[in-house]
Amino acid sequence: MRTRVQDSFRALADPTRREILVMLSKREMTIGEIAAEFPITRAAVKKHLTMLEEGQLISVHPIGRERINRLEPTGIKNVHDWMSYFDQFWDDKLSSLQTLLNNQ
Amino acid sequence: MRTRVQDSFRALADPTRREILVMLSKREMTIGEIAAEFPITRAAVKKHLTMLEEGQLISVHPIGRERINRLEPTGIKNVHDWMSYFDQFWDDKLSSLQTLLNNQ
DNA sequence: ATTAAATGATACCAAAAGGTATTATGTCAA
DNA sequence: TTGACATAATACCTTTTGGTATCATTTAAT
Repeated sequence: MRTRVQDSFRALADPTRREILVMLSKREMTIGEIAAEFPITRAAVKKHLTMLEEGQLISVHPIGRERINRLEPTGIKNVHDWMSYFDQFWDDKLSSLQTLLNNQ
Repeated sequence: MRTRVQDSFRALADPTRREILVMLSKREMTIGEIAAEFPITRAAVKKHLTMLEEGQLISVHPIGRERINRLEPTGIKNVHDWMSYFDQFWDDKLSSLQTLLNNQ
């Protein structure tokens, strides 16, 4: 099954891709600029960017011969929404753990 | 690199595992009970549960010959914390999109 | 004490992921 | 127009992942 949520979760499951997202949160970058920051080839970075785009975590904007990669909030919201269901659990559980620790 | 955050993200990247988490949010279950809900073998489910445990998304509690699988908030919090950095972006961006739509 | 039940462990397989190298394509600049 | 530059596309390789089948181990029940 390949839903939008699935593509977003899959894209976030790789540390290099998460690092790229942090970089793009500071400024828009081309593939070449991103690749310069990693010890892997441009081709490998391109694959990561494709997955990030499929997960709606970035959008890509061709300008001339360059392609500007931009952070896109949709994918993060996908994941955020799915996870929000569990907020009640870790909220309750961790706060009661906190209470437990405070009382010792 | 295999950090705790990485293990949590990796565990969430599979749809079967996410479904298991939803099931465990309703009640604690043994491996056998979980496996009965999926068209895959117990061995496959066991592997999923191992990854969920590594990602700190569940905890496992042996009782007699059974193993009770319980939802564990730590892993979800790991992911939540990592993602909270991006809240500013999708918060701003989506709210300005909302504003844009409202003004049309 | 035996047997059945619940799980663990291992070896194996196909497909997906993450990577490389190489070749092709489009675009800017002299 | 002819290079040089930025990216695309393809073929290929290795490791991880998701799955199976099989056998071993522990525990409950008769």
